[in-house]
Order: sequence, then structure tokens, then C-alpha cells
Amino acid sequence: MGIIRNTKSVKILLDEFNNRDAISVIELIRRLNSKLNKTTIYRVLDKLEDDGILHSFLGNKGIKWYAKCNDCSVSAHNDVHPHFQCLNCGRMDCLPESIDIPKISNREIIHSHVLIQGTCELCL
Amino acid sequence: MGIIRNTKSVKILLDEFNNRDAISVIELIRRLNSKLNKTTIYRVLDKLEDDGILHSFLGNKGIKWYAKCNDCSVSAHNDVHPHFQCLNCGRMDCLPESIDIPKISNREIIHSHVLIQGTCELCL
DNA sequence: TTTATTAATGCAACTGAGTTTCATTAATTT
DNA sequence: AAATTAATGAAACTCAGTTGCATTAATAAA
Repeated sequence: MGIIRNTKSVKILLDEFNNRDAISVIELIRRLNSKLNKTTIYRVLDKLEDDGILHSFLGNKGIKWYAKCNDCSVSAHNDVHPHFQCLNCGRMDCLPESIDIPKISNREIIHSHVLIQGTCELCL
Repeated sequence: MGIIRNTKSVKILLDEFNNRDAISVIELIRRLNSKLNKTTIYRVLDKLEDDGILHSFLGNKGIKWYAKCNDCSVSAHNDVHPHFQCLNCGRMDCLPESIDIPKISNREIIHSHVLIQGTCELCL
């Protein structure tokens, strides 16, 4: 079950996704420190993912990241694209390239995560 | 810098990789609880990865997993293959399928991780 | 508009994977 | 056999993420 009420927390959090591609929860907690409690941040992000508005994935050291979905719904996250993380500056980007995940015999694939790590254009 | 001395810890840990594909550190700590300290387990695994004998990756909830390398060396981990984790039983497999990671312009790729999640053959 | 309902929030305490410190042990060298 | 130092164990710590519960505020009902 996702967002039911139209609260200021939802608005504040969604605003953070206007400028950049992906943001880690840690960074959101740091930035919104004075406005929102970290528990609220975790809970609202979780609900926005349920609603198909954001998608989450894990970056370096298992840190949780969120980014806006392009083509998802409440029922399914179809927007599967690779994420690129710069190991120098930590920046994370959603890449437009689509990755071909082969069918695996005798296994049902629910979702796939592709994390590419290296050095970003700004750090090269 | 990897393994220098031939200790019983190294032997005990490597033995755990004889039967199955991939093991989480959590599972290793649980199993070797009476024989090895968890700090030792983390340290030896880390060194074995440095030596190109094991490779590590993150599974569900950012839990750390290790598996034997097939074609790696001290200088580089070339053995890039997708990992499949069953969201029902937690089991992790190294898949033989190779994934084509596209070159990304203006970015230098250091390594890639592909985690496919779903239901394994035993749980279907 | 006021009141009632309950989703959403904040706070504090907690959980648990992974790390650090440091004294002790044991593999290797001399 | 003694000296050296890599490896280990134990305890305390770090920190991302979670839980419980009392309070607040968005929405529905009166």
C-alpha cells in the first residue's frame, strides 16, 4: 500500500528528485535533516516505490538509492536500466542503455539489477 | 596485500567453497562460529579476494556474498558473470551466462555487477 | 464548520552487518 | 631455539536501516 494522504513530507521528498538522477537515502537524510525525520524519509520513499513513482537499488557498500521511474506502474517496475556509480566522487547516474538479461531456464526472474562502477566523466 | 601465511583459517574457509557456488558472510559466520572469529572470517575473505581466489558481491539487503573465481588473477577480476538469488529460499547461484555490458561514453568502467532475483528451480 | 477517524509523523530505542583496536598467538625467518 | 611479525580473538564500536509508541495532522463524517 502506497501514499494515501497528500502530506508535506511527500512534496518535500519528491522535490529532491527534480534536479538529479538518483539520490541515496543517506544524502536525503543529510539534506532534509531539519525538515523531516529519517524514519519518515524511509517510510515515504518506500511508499513512493510501491506506487511506481520511484525505484530503489543498492549502490556501493549496500547503500540504498532511489531514482524516479520512467515507465512503471503500481503493479510492476518495468523501468530496468543500469546504474552507474563513480567510485571516486560517489555520484550515481541512471543510464539510458538497455541491458539484455537472458532468460534463465527453470528459474523465474522477478527483477534484475545492473550496477556499473568506475570513473565518471567529471572525475576522468 | 593478500594471504601471506598458510594458516588453518584459510584452509577452513576455502573448504566451505567446495560444495556450493556462493556463500554469504553471514552464513559462514553461522557455520564456522565455533572454529573462527567473525573478524577473522571477514579478514581472510578480503585477502582471498585480493589474491583473485574469491570474488565478492552484494545480495538482497546489501548482504555480502563470496564465490570462487574461475578466471581471475591478483591483478584483475575478469570473471564477470551474473548472480541469481532466489527471493524465496535465499539461495545464490553464479550463472554461466555472460552479460554484455555496453561501453559508456566518457566513463571508465572498472567493474560491473549483475544481480538477477526471482524464484529458483527448487522453489518453483 | 466542527468533530471524529486514522494515516502519517517524530522520537527514542533498537537491530545487525561490518569495522576498529589492541593484546595475544602462531607461522615463518634467522 | 630464538626472534620477528602476520594472523587471530575478543570486545567495543559504527552506522544504515527498523520498530514501537505516543502525538499530529489530513481527510471523512456529522
